[in-house]
Amino acid sequence: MDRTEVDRCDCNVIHKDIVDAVKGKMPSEENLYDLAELFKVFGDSTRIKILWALAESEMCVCDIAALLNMTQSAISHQLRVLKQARLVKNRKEGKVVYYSLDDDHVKQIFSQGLSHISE
Amino acid sequence: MDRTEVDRCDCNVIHKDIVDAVKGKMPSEENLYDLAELFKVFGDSTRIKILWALAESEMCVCDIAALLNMTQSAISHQLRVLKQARLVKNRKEGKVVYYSLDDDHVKQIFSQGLSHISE
DNA sequence: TGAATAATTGAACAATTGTTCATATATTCA
DNA sequence: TGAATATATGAACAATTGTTCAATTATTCA
Repeated sequence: MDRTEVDRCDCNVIHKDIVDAVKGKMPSEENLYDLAELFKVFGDSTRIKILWALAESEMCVCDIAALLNMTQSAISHQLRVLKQARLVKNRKEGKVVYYSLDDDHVKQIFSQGLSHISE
Repeated sequence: MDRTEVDRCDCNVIHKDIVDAVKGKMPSEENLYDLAELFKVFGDSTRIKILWALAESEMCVCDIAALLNMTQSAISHQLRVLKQARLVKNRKEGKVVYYSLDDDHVKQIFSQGLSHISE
């Protein structure tokens, strides 16, 4: 590891080569941060439900609100988060805004997650 | 949708069949909650870094701390979270506790996440 | 135009989270 | 045994988060 950092225990000396090798293989700080930000979006059951619903069918805001038995406002706030993460897209038809999935990976990420849970 | 719930806009009437169909296909409330809890664990860059490091090599607590330039305590707290989520396991060798990945899906979930980010 | 509808937005609030600090536990070895 | 080391833990703190409420915007249609 960098000589600018303090060795905090003997392991750091003994395992120096292993730690150095791992450090060399780690993705960039930025990529790891973005990855965490993405999973943070999946880490809320309201958003998970919205994504799951949209995986079945395009829906408007008030339909999602009715489906999840929550307020339109709460759903709208969460749809904003999902859109910023480029996980959903929308189209406007008169007063009504229809949302749908904007990513092929969502279903696959869900599938891996479910596999882990049901182990 | 349930007649016990209030229709909050005309869409709920117009789209009734679609919403009903989606409702019928949704996984259980419990599964969706567990899925969100799992992704919540992935939704922190410290934990992402730890998982990524362990995907390369088994490591002890103080090595991870040195690698990420964080305190031993902070790492230990996060390893606890990861262990509760059954994402890492550990073995003790004297004073030293070695942690490693405990799940085959981690790398695949990462891979899907990265695909989305680099779109 | 003006009332009604669908959606968005911003502020506020409680609840949750990640780190730090101090302390406790477990193990080695002189 | 007692000092040193590696890890774990609990309390406390600031920071972040999700929902609610009230108000605003955009659109339809009578």
